[in-house]
Amino acid sequence: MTQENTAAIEPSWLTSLNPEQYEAVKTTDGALLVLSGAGTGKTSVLVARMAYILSSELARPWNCMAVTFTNRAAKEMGERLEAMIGSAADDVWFGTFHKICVKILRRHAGLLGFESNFTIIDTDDQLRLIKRIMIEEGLDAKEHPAQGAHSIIERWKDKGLAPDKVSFSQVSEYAAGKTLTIYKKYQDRLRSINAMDFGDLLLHCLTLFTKNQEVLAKYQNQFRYILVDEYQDTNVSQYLWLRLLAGKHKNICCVGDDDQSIYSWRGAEIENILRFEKDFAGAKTIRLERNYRSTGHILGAASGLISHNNERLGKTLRVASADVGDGEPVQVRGLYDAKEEARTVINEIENLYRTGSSLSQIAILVRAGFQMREFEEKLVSESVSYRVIGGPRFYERMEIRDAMAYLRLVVQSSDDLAFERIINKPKRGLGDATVSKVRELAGKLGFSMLMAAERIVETDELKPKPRNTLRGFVEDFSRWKAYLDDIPSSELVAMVLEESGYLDMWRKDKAPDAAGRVENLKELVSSIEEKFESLPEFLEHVSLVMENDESPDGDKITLMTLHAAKGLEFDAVFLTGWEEGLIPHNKAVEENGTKAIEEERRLAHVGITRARKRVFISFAANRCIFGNWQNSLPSRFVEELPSEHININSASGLYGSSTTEKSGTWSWSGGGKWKNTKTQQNKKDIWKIKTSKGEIPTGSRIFHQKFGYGKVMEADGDKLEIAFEKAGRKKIKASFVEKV
DNA sequence: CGTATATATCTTTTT
DNA sequence: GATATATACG
Repeated sequence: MTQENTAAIEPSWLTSLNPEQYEAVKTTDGALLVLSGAGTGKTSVLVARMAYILSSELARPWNCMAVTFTNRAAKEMGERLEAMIGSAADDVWFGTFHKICVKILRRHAGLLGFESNFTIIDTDDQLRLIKRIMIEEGLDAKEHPAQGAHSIIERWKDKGLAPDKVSFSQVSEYAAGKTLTIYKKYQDRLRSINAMDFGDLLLHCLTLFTKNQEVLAKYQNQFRYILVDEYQDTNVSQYLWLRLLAGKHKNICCVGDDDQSIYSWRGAEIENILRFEKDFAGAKTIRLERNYRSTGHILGAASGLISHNNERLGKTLRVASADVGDGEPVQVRGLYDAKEEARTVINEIENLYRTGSSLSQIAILVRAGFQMREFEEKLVSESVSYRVIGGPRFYERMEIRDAMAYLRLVVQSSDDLAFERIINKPKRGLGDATVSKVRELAGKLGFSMLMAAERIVETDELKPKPRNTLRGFVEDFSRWKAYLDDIPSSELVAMVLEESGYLDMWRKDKAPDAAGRVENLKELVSSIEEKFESLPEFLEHVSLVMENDESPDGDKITLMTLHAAKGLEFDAVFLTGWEEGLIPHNKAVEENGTKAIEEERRLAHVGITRARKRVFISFAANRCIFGNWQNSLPSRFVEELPSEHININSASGLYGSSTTEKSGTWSWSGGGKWKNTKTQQNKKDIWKIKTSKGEIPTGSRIFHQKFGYGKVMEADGDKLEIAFEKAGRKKIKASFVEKV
């Protein structure tokens, strides 16, 4: 077969690739690392590679696996592949690590001592359980917060360490050295309630493979080609899992960028990607460095910054096409405080908008969530429409989690966590005393709490009042269970929420957000109606797909954290709060030293490389954090930007910054310094007066953090009745709203 | 058992 | 400054 022949029949998705991309697609045998810098067409390569493998019949669809970190990425890949090769794409194993593990675990749950309908619990439940165990171990919850033990256990799980694998040297001093005991008990308890946490999904899968050779062999034979996205974000567990699965055919292709590794605090090990060539014998590395996204100045600034890192494989982004040019230098601006930063950024955005930019192509990126408030306030007062990515998520809301607990208990009586969560919601008069007695009996009999409750109501253990209430509670559940296979799940859910009194609890609640919660519960019911056949299927979806895929409706600015921005791109990007202590973040540096600085630098690098045409970097001399004012210096990353790619544009004047090209050091002019405590105090007082003073007469237009704009209809002291434009009429304290 | 006040805590958060 | 928990009281 000659080159000409092949070329002649090659489809456009192959011929449109550049030489490196093409090579990455065609190198199908053995281990391959595709080091793909930001904006170098990584997804196209992944999809083209899969399409190539399938269309040249190297393997059947079910012999291929493509594993990602987000459902969004998996979905995009699947859709693009289907567009290329049609319905054959349906049988490829697409999904997140967790999703694929669940698929495997459900088939073999028995081998691990679980039932195949195990529940997947989230952080909230994990903490409850760990806390409970710590109390049983006689540890004071105040002295040893459950979070501490939780994060140690999580890290063990990330490293692929089951309790019996944790070596003595890894046992920390935390919780009086009892963390390993806690870990063991925690795992036992999870098994007894037939539940797994996120870490377990990988950990148990690993155990399954190592203890059952025939199961491992089955999957090793099945997966002839394995594709991994965002390899720099894998943890040890995931790495071991991949190695096992690729053990037979050894065709594993990992795509990633060491310069975009920003999740070490979640257990990701950048070493995995740095070590790739040693881990997989005969591995090949292909670098994608042609950037199709940004201008020369933006790439120059990003490259210059990231070159300060030592722990990296090294690659240099360059503009893919000569037509792009250098564009505008990166704008750097020092401001007085966060208010002025917000004002300046939004002014700049208004300029862009006037010169024809679309708002949807503009993003404001922050390091930490608290920075968002300032921008939101300003955006609202200027009536610029915006959306926040990564805000509070639908399934994490209290009312949704409560509703889910009801459903979990209907599906699985053994779910004690769900039982404890809703036993007294709404208030039934079943408090700690009753719950303890049920829990005690459950422990004694080895029953679930719901089963123990069924028993205890037949005894005189409880006083008549709680006994009867509990009997009603138990009967409710057996009634709902009986309906499980008979009526559509959305109807059952509606029935449970209604009959349990949970919905009524919120309907009667006078709190301003109660109405919204009722709405959310209704939305929950209708989303089940639309999308899901069975209740268990729905429960699994919720635990695995925590994201809310907001449709990008309307022309809006995007506001989000740097972490949330990874993988996205915009024409113009505003990188805010570039101050020492914020980026690099103090807390990160305290915990992890130099390693953290490098990760923070990568975070900054991710931020810059989101932009196609324009980057604005800003920093403020003064910032109010947790209620007190702090003054700070510009981030070291500002100084690390190569001067030929940036343009320092600080307002010359009282509060601006000045820089000397020669020395390259920054200093604040007099007015920017706030060393004097008296001045700080004054500043605070002024702020207080401003917020408490505002008298709001009826008829005025106001703004509320949660409900948006509204009109004051009636005033009763500090309580206002407000007709919101979107959220309806609500009674709100005057201090919660702002006059506009 | 439920409610009202006090106090600690506050980085990021793909699943 | 705002929020979620822990304690004291009714």
